[in-house]
Amino acid sequence: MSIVYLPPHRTGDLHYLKRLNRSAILEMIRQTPGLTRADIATQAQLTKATVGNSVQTLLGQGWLSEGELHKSSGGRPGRALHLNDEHFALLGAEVGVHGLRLVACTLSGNIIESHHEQVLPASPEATAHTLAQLLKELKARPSMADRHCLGIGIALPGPVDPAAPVLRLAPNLNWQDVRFLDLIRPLVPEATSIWLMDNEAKSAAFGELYFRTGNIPHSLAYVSLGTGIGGGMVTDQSPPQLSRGAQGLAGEIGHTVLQPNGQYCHCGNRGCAETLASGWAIRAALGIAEDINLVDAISARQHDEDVQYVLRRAGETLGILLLNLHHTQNAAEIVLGGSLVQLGPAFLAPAQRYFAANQNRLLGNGQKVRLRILDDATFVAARGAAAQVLATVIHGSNDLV
Amino acid sequence: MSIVYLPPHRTGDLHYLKRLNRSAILEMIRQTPGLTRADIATQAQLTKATVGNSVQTLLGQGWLSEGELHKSSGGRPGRALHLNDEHFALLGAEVGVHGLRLVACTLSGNIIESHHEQVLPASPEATAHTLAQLLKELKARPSMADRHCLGIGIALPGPVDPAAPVLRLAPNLNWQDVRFLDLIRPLVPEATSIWLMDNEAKSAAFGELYFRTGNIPHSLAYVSLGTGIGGGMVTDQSPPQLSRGAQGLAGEIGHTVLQPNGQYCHCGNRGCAETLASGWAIRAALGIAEDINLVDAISARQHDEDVQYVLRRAGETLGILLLNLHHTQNAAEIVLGGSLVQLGPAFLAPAQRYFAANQNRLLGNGQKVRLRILDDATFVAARGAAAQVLATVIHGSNDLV
DNA sequence: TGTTGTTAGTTTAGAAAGAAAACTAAGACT
DNA sequence: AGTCTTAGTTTTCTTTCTAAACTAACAACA
Repeated sequence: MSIVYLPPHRTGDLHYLKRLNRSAILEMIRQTPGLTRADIATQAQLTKATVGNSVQTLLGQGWLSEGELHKSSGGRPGRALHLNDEHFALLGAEVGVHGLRLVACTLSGNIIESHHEQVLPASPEATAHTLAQLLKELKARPSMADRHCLGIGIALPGPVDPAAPVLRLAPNLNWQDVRFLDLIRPLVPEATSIWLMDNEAKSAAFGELYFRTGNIPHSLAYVSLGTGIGGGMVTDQSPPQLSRGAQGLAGEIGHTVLQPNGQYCHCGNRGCAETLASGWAIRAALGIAEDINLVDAISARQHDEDVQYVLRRAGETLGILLLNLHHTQNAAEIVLGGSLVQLGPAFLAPAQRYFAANQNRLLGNGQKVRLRILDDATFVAARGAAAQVLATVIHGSNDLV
Repeated sequence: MSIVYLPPHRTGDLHYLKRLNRSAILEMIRQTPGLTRADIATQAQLTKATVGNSVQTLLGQGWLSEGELHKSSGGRPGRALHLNDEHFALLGAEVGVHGLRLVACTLSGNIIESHHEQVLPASPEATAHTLAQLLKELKARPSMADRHCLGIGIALPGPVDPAAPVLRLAPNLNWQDVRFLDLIRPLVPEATSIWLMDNEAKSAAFGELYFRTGNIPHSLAYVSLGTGIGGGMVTDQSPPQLSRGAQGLAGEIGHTVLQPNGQYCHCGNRGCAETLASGWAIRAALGIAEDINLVDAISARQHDEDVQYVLRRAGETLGILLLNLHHTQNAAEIVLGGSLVQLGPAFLAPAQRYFAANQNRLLGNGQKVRLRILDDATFVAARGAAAQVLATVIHGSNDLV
């Protein structure tokens, strides 16, 4: 892993300061659409002059648009400021075991175009080729014609060192140490300023927090329930930061051990959560072959005793896993996604029950952490990767376009 | 919990910029003693003029001192800059089940004075009274006479909401929702600018990272092995940030569940790590009464089969706990402290073995996370609380001094 | 309908910070 | 001693933000 030591403390010049204030203003409007220049000046402790200046620039660059007038309370009404959802586009993609998912979305995170291509796992090179082709097609759609593409984010199913950047491992694709961006960048000739890749659950976690507006939770953990179990957590910094850990293993909760002398996991250790509560574990327990769609197979046998039992046990284990995550990272909100959410209450209800019953053991009846289950997690990771592109542009060190 | 939503993005004026650069310069010298003005200008991307200006101020304020000349490489030799360890003092205290611990230390973290007072658990008010008295005595020692005291940090044995600030719970002291600073502040009349309190393991974690110089690890987790099991983690931000979570429960790894239908924990749940690997658990397994010192009792019976077995089992569980922490937060270094480190290899070796054997399962033979066991953890938390005071001064929003 | 009060946003003048470049200081090498 | 090189300071200039005056737009009310 490349980042091993603490990054140096930040210094800045006047240009940096201007950049800082400009992104802060943009960020405020992003989080709270409809703010006026005066609101921003008050909240950000900047003068109206400074705010007015920056807003003018941001309007000119296509980041913001002016909206309706606020209601007057006895004075000149302020003009609402919003993100300009017409000018830019963000691209996001997810490489998964079951296919490639692509989205194009606006600054607010609204999906303009999306595509899900079912492909079998292939080599990194072949996958890059296919994805490049699909990206080109997506960019060629009419709705994308007048938009400036800020960059492309790619979510991958395994631990990623985003500094290198390299995908360290993707057991389900049988990939190892893949520099995916190096493979795909040359295949998409039109220059896009930003390319990034990250772990799928981390991208998803980031997007779920970052594209929220209004009262944005302090932190958010995303648990990705698929063939394996991944996790990502966004911490309470501003801008939000993904916790990655020293080797990119933060959030690898599928390999936390819950049964010391349990079954062997593909990682070589025994009793990992993945041997008890993952798609892989459920398949193994019910003897469902790999080439059969798990969700379909289960819904066909859903009233089967065995199926109910296996799902309940897996769900209970998931509950423990969530509680352990709660007592380790204590996110303000936990979001469950991944293909296994389609298994429904037979799997998820036991987890919810266990978590609800035990999450407040220590503090008594305080505020509860919300456990949210996504209805449709299809494009969550791809959209999250797009969110990371936006965050990189807004909070990065380059000027905004 | 008071902080529930994302903090607003930071803006700043010219004064803020100056403050930012000045703390960055101070922080650089703190992390790498002996830097010259020219080194700083190069690394921080500031001009020599700006650096020279700030350094002059910092020298004048007593933060820095000039040291020896560097070796010349064919030009004028630069002058080494160090923290001035004579001018300021930091105070730290820990309220524990077995007594009160106090330290006074320099900006570099060197302990000037310390005191360990064995007292039985008492009410918050009585404890505040005793601690205030001891603090006054510590401040009155001759070595403290010419020092300006920057503030006092207090480490407490339970989850703390540092924003309020309130100690939510300390099961071993039988305290709940205690605003300890409100109790002790009026009893120490001499105005100290900064008062803060935090969880004991978090303070310890912070201090272990913050008072390091040279190659500072990217992140650090501290596991406090005592009557219960606490944890704290410092993340890879600059300045380093403690992860607290939405309710201050981040790091409460003693209540992660490792045995779904295991023994009941004092928290009410079953199979918590604390029921398997804590001082409490070892006592219970060996039938050692609460009023007997655990470490003494064990060392008296250390060749006993039962004792060996219980310690080995507890150690194995600790190993799992550490691995789970590794796969959740992935700190660059894990430090073990607390009174139980004195139990030695009979307890700790199984944990080390399990962790070493399994920590690289996912990534293969990469860089290893270091597992460090403290020889003497007596003043670690108190010193860490002092470190937090320093960090608050350096990185806080007020001007230095 | 005009006058007054209030708040939003802009313009202008001024202060403060860092950058750039010239300058002085101090050592190594010839 | 003279030259080269690097450290650190001083001076001048540019950039950014602030402060305060100004214009704009609306409500309330006579």
